[in-house]
Amino acid sequence: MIRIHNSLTGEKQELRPLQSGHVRMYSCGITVYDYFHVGNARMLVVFDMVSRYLRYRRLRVTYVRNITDVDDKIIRRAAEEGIDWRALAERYTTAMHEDLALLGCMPPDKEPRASQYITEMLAMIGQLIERGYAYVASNGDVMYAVHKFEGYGRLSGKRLEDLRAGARVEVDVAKRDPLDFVLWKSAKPGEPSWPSPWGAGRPGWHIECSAMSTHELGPHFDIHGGGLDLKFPHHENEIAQTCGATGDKFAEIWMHNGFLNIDSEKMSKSLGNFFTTREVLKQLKHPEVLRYFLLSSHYRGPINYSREQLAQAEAALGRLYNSLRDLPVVTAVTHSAATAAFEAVMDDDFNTPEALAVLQGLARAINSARDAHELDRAAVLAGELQSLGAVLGILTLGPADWFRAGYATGLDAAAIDARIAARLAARQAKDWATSDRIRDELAAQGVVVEDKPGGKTVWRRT
RNA sequence: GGCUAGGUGGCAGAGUGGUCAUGCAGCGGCCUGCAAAGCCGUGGACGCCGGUUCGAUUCCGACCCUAGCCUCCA
Repeated sequence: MIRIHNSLTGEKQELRPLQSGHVRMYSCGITVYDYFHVGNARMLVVFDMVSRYLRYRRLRVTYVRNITDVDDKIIRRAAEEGIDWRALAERYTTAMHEDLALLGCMPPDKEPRASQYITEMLAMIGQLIERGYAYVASNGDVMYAVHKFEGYGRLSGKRLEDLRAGARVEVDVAKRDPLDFVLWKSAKPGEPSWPSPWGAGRPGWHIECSAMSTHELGPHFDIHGGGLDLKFPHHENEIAQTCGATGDKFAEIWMHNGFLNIDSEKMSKSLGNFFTTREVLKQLKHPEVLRYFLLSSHYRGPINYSREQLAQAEAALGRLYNSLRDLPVVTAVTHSAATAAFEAVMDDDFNTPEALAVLQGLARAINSARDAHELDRAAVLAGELQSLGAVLGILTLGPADWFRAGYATGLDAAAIDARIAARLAARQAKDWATSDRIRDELAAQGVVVEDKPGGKTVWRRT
């Protein structure tokens, strides 16, 4: 039984797919106006992990993650660079796919782009007007009349009067209520626009996700996810739109991942305190380090980004890889106590920190077996460790590749092997001074030398 | 101001009404020419004040502090 914390109720509930054995999930993807930052990466990794785990649990999963490619920011950026907005969106979509592949995120089953769903959006807006939820404002924009939707505020736990009291939105005379939001913006000069029954214009942000999710997954599906910052108003608005237009229930379970903070402050583009995933990955031994770091705290809590944390993640991940070294590959799937423990903690709202603890325990069991010269048992456990790691999207490399991956040191493998050979000769002559000097020199260049039993010497990059 | 999360050992981070998280770092031992890696062992924690309880880090209440949302944001 898989239990998931539902933001809608504030409680964990059992996942019962609406269609037997088939989980339909949607997450709000990113707006492609720049390289995505590490906070975005967290959301992408979290929901990739969720879809991977559900599949591992033998559920069929249809995962839809949209791309917002029509948006104020894209239009502004494109204007700044003097290029077409489509070209800008295309550039960062390509970059996003490259970075996602490095992060080990599986492609979603569907990746709809907002610009290709204008027809569906217009249909939905039409339904909303027809049902009395939306109106054409004095400036030609189509607005959603928030007070018409009874459940408005349920997801975010807000009441309309509280929202109005704390409203910081500037007074827009075209709105009948300051909380109303735009479904369709009438065309401005120099901006992209599409024809519509209400005049040329372009969609508001919120309607995009409602139209895409409804079109791809239907008006009632299992899981809707996204970052905590989308809970209000974006997801609240999505509910108002989809439920208002379709009269159906929309998502059963809402999942929100916590923020990635930097110096205990939310990382965001608007605060300017962000690192792009692209630049961070360049500084790491391997992208899996970032993935391990992102999964090392529970998805709902905050996580603080720092170089020290990444270093700890690298050490922890390295420990897992170290346990896998020099063991025969076993492909047979085993079902030990560790697998049961892994499933138990993951079933309970995707407790990845506990799951990683299980993997660490498995690593220790492997090392103990190895010490006891029980290599067959160690190999079986190693196969289990690797297959459980794969569920989380880690341990996908061969251990040798992991240890030879690393920071540029100016030394290639052949050069290192030559130094190792020289050191081995010195060791055989018991010339410890020379041996240690070579070891120190290699260490200074990021290469750690380890002497193994039987006169074997191995190396790894730090 | 309203609403929502959270405050755990040197660092990070789970969890639980009464024996274990886990990783990194530390300490002792084994192994090693010395290391590294590994193994074995080990110290150290639950913001503050009350309450419930045989017993609370875990439940309840007040307080302090932090973050987030209430405006675009994963």
